Amino acid sequence: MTDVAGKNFDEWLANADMPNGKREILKATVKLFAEKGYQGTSTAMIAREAGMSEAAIFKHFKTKKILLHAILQPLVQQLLPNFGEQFVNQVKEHATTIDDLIAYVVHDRYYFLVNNYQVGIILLNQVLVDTDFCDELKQMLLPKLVPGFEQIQQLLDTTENVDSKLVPSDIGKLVIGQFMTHFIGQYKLKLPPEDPEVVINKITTITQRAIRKN
Amino acid sequence: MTDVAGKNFDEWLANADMPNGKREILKATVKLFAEKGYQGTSTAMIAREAGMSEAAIFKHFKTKKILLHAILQPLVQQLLPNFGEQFVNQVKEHATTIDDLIAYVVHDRYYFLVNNYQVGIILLNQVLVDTDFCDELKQMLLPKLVPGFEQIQQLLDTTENVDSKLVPSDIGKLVIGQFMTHFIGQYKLKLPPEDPEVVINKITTITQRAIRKN
DNA sequence: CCTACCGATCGGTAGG
DNA sequence: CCTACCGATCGGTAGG
Repeated sequence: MTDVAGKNFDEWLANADMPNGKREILKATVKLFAEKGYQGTSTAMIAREAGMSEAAIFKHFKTKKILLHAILQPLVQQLLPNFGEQFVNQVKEHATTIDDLIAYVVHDRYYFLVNNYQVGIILLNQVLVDTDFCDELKQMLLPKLVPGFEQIQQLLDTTENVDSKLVPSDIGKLVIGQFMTHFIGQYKLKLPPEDPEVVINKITTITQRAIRKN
Repeated sequence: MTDVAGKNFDEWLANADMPNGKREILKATVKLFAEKGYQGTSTAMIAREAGMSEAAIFKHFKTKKILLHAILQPLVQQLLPNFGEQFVNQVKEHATTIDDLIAYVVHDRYYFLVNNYQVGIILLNQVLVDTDFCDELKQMLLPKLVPGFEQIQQLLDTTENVDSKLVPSDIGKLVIGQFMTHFIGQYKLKLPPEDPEVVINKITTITQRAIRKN
């Protein structure tokens, strides 16, 4: 449980092979998209935030939409799949229990979202307002989720006292839902800050108890 | 458990005392805001959807922002507080157990969101992109939630085998999170339709088990 | 003088 | 990386 969350967006950005100007544009864009949304951000705002002209932005990114995809691509195509492999290996190699797996995933994804909450907010926002993006996202993520779900199902099948009505996607939705309310509460509604380890512990135990039969 | 969800937006709209044109504008606006977001919807789109001119819209609503508030106001100011009173009365009068309360609230709010999911999506969207709206929302909702939370805390204190680390807001976040993943999955990601009673049952039992001590 | 609306166009700004 | 612009569309308003 030492490898927390793998790569994050800032790290990916710092190490990516690109001109510094392009990097600054992406940094400014992530900040503004997460704060005001894609539609609520103008290229003029991005230019001001990045300290350059609008023309300089369109030099690197032909359209605003391409800029959006450049931000979401590393999240959707690299970071989630990396997790998928880690995840399957974690199950296969260590033959952990379902409770250990839940503890690992919650811990791992919590710190992943702490490091990538801006891009996560942008993703959620886009899901809410862009039908085409939803379709693309489904086509990209669903195949990647299948192996993980199969592993979870096997673990559920070989565990005592499991609620047989629950399928892996239910557990996924449960964890994602708790992350959404937590991070929206913290970063958007500015609710009183909570201690990370306490939050991780609560989400973990809640999820572990949720799968048990009465 | 017969009174499902009280008023919904369509019902409120149909019975509200206003010119028919104004009603049509609100109906069209809710549809488009829920589909494309506030920023992604132009007054021209609303006019086309409502079958009238843009000037007719501005006759009734001076600005697009006022149109947004006219939609969210009944949700935030009337519908949630109605629930708050119902909720406290449910606890006080019937002296229900915490499990009964969870079952009632999940059932009630599920059908509430089925009837009001469009306005709910608009609200969530606005939380993600509008900082000022978040502040207003907090100031309006937090005071309304306090009595309900106090009732829950009392029930938790007088119930056996309760996880003492959990506070009422944790339970609220847990339920809201499950609703968010469910309704976003159904209406935005277009995941395979699920049977309402099965979903209600899953969310209810998960929440009931989540509050128990190990 | 009211309502419910229209066709046309305003000053500014969007993405490019 | 800049100045100087474009076709179009934005939210909002004019007279009737």
